[in-house]
Amino acid sequence: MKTKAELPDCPVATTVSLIGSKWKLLILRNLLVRPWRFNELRKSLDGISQKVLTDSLRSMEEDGIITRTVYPEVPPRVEYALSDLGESMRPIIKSMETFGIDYKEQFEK
Amino acid sequence: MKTKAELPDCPVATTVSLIGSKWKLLILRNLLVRPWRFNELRKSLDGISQKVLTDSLRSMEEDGIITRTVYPEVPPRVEYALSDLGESMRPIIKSMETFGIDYKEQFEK
DNA sequence: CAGAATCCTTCCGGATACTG
DNA sequence: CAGTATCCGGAAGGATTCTG
Repeated sequence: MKTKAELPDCPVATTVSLIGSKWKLLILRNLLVRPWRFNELRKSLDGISQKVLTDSLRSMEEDGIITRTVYPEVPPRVEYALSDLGESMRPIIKSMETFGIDYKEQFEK
Repeated sequence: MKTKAELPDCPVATTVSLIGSKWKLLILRNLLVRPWRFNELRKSLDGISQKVLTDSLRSMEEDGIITRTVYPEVPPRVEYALSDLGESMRPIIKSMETFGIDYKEQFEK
């Protein structure tokens, strides 16, 4: 869990501390499109375990990047969506996407 | 070590596989300013071990992100610099920097 | 100076079982 | 459906020593 005191001086390091993990970045990539349900995310993230997905979502929620909405239905429905702060991460994912496309073009030919 | 066969379909996932670790992103941040020497990098990256720095630099070199130049002097001098491919990652770090600044503004007040 | 080589520890993430 | 609760192995990373 992040606290103000733990925030590194360098803004790049701060960002890394929030989304410097593989799965968080891929979750973010998904949520930038639309809100997702728990099992929906799990199926789309090939290889992720349920525990890691839960931990990642909780952590991102604590950091104010995503929101978690429980709809009191049976069976329960839980939707994960981006907060305004998470939405402001769009340029990061976009620049990663652009780079990834260029990289594959260069090395797959 | 990355091979073409291991490249994920999603360009974001591809990028994550290259620089999805804390230290690689911070090394990249430094090298975007100018070339750095080994011990210079080590001192600037608070808490990194020599082994992890070596491993990270080797991995980034293999992936074509950075170059390693040995100057045959005594004592030896080794300089790490960005390749063109690494340079093309600048927008990623820039967007992370921008986000980090906004984030700290929001939570430190 | 810029590492290579070891050894050792931590802890992240996977697997499994259970539940409101 | 969307989790919680354990248990566990392996790989990442830290500490130390040695060297061209």
